[in-house]
Amino acid sequence: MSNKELAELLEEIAKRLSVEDTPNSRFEVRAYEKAAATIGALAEPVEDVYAKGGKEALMKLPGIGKGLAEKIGEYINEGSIAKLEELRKRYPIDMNALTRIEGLGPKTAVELYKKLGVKNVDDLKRALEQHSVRELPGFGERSEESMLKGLQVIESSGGRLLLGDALPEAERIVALLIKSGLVERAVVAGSTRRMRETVGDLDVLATSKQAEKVMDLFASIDQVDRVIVKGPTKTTVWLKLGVSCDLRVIEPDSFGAALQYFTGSKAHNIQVRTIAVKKGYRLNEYGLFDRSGKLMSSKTEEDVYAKLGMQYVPPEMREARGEVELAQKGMIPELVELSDIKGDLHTHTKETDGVNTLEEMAQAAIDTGYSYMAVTNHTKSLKVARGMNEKQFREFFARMDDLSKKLGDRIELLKGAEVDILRDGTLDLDEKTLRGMDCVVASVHSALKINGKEMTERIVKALDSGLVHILGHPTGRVVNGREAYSVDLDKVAEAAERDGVALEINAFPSRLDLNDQNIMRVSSYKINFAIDTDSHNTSHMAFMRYGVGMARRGWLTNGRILNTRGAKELRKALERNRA
DNA sequence: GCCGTTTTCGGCCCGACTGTTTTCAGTCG
Repeated sequence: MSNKELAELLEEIAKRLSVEDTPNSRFEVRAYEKAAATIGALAEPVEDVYAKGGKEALMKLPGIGKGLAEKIGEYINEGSIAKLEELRKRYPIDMNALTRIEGLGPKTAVELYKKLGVKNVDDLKRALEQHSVRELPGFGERSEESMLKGLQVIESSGGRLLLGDALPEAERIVALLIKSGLVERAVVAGSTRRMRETVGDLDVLATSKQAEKVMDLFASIDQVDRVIVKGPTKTTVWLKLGVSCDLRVIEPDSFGAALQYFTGSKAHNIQVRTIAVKKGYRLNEYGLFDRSGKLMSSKTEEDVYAKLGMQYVPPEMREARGEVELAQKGMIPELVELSDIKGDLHTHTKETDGVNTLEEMAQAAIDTGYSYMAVTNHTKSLKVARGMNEKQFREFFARMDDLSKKLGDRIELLKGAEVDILRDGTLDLDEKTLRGMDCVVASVHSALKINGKEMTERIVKALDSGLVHILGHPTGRVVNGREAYSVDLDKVAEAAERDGVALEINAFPSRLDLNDQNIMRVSSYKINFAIDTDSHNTSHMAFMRYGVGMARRGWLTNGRILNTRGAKELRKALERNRA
């Protein structure tokens, strides 16, 4: 059982309740939705929370009271929730699958079941093909067409876009809008601005006095596959890239309120707007208004938050994970920034599976403005990457010395390796070779499917060797691909604290490992983090911003990040770790 | 079903767009 599974069940209850027309149901729906969001965003497995503190611990979570704590306990103990089973009996339909179709909500799903006996996506497909949906009262040809398109989308894409694909695409669209001269400002908003690891759709916000012209332009750009909805201030298109993109155009004076609104998250905005309501105000995308409807603030996000008695909340923190309370108390941490990063501690060259030469990588690091770069090629066991043995490392390091002499003080090159943690927890190079290195990243690349206890002991043993500086991609997950290997992160963090090992925040877009949830889970340990790109060619060095985004989503300050330190201080930290 | 510098009862975020309909419910973010 995972938090995600439980969150989906709670969402299903919400959807099924929303069909009921009892006076209280819409608020009950919100309660279940909120609880689902809380569980979905929880860093620690909810089972662990329950095992440690029982229902009382669950009730400390936002939006979870007595009733929901009991239902969560019921699910953990029994594997099912009676209330959900009851609701499922009323309408035996695959609610979550059906409502994944754009434009089809719980009420429509139930209507289709009552009138046509549609229970699942296959039934719906058949009904649409037989044109029986369009005959129903309240439905028509357009509804049929829209559902068919929704079905296609589900079948063709399914997955969410990686941040590393979403952000550049959104930035290209913003650039096109600005180039047109029709807009005054255009910015990326939504989950892309919040730097979520994956993005379900893109959001772009623009200010202009010629909204309709902007909409026409947007609907006609190359990236667009087709237009989904088009109104005077809001247009949604389906991009060839395989996601939808919303463009909202607003008056320049509303920019701050609108940006706050369209950045989200939904849960964060609900909390912020609730604060507004308590003060007798009203907050929407046009501004913050007082009781009499007088505009109080709208031009900048900072001002909107300030008028609500809050500190500015960085976009990456806006996930309703406690940041609203911190902002009210003026305790928002000063998050690490991309400009704080002084170097990269995990890179590869063509000697193993990289593309570029040592010289090219060094030049790219210089061009990025770094003070240092660790070159950390793979080790001999990793045959697919042509991993290097002890002798090959010695020869490579001699070349690094030559290059270092040539480069002088333009950059400091650190000798390193990404050494494999073998199945038994030993490292894939001899101790002498590892001791001779400036920066040892240790990673698991093989036997990923062993059980959690074995994997945890394996990693802990590697850290306890005293030879490791950084644990590379600590959970091994691949975004939209491979699940994390089974490992007890608390035990790993304990070992990292004991051994002075930094945990990596791997910035490679398909890794982002640790991710924000795991960062939050382990950040209470006295450990440092290293934000590394794992670059296999020079263009990968630009991935650093995604790693910084993850760190910011995990609320980290630059003091916790190893590679925000200058070269001298970094070297000291790396040496101390091996003392 | 949750929650409390209005409250242990009575509130609970807000607006755009669509389709099918003559005034709005459903969906979305």
